[in-house]
Amino acid sequence: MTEESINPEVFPENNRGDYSAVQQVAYARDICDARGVRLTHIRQQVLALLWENKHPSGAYELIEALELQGARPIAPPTVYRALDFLIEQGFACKIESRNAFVPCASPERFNEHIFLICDDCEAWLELEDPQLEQQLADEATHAGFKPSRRVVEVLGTCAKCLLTQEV
Amino acid sequence: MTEESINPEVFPENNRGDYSAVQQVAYARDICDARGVRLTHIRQQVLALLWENKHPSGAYELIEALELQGARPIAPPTVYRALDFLIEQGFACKIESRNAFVPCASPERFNEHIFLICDDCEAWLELEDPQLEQQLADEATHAGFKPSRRVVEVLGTCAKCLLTQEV
DNA sequence: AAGATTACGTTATAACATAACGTTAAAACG
DNA sequence: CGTTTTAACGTTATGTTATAACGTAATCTT
Repeated sequence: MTEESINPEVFPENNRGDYSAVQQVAYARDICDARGVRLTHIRQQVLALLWENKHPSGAYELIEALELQGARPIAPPTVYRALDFLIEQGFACKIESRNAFVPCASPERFNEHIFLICDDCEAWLELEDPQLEQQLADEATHAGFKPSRRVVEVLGTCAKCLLTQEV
Repeated sequence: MTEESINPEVFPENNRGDYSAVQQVAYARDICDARGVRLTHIRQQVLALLWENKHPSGAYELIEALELQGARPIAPPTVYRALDFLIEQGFACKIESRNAFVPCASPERFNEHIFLICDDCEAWLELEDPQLEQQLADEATHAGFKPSRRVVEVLGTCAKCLLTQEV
């Protein structure tokens, strides 16, 4: 445990977005320790970048940012492998409709996210809705289908941008 | 109206998947006529291919198929433009988690689809669920968000493949 | 310390998508 | 009916996203 460690209990539910990238990485580190998996340097860097960016990050955007930090050329597989790990562990999600990646506020729950993504400012919001989850699961069951992953993305305009563009 | 035209009323609700690609194209032609838009040759070809394929079609897969049909080289923009049209008109949808395209059984309703996609055999199923739609809309409204498009995709294993792989 | 495993570096290339611009074909209009 | 306008398409080039394959280094296991 490090000085920056954060007790998971401390996070108000669904509100981890209020913490800094550094804190988020520390939180992830604790979980990884507990799970016996390795949050290596590059994985930390990528996770921190995801939290720092206020919009979904493209893989090549992450590469550029990493190169600025380290002054060494970073090849795509490096960053895609880090992303794969972060997604497996629930620390990140891919926004399929954007081919971009966001950090994930609830690494305990896999695939139970709804994302609202603003077409205008690229802001995104992560929601959970157990009822909607249940309903999707029911739909699947009814079709004899065994779900492994769900993608639920709502694209549109966020509250802030609606105010601005009101004509 | 052509011989192959199909009266929309004839389709049992949500069951148009039972008709042939040719019939689907004829149906789309009628709708396009009514809407005053043009279902050109290449658009028809692409729509027919989408219906013929039993899995989501990649754009480059469509290109290859078109080249086999016409013996002329087809460049990507040609097929992407046709797909854009079909999507605009509700005759096709993009499966974002696959970067692939499927024909759409209910061109009247935009963005109100749920897709179940089998990881194993690539079969897909298109569903509608007004209640789930409503719930998603409510979530968005609650966040002050104005949705324009929804992506709901459930990945997993279909009933058929579950039987086969049961170990 | 030796062997096994996991992560990473590196090169190359595959797969997906669009910009830009010229040409053809169809629709609209007087 | 021919001219204008617009929509669709052809073509070339290029941009963007993602992965295969293979070697090296670091870490874990015993």
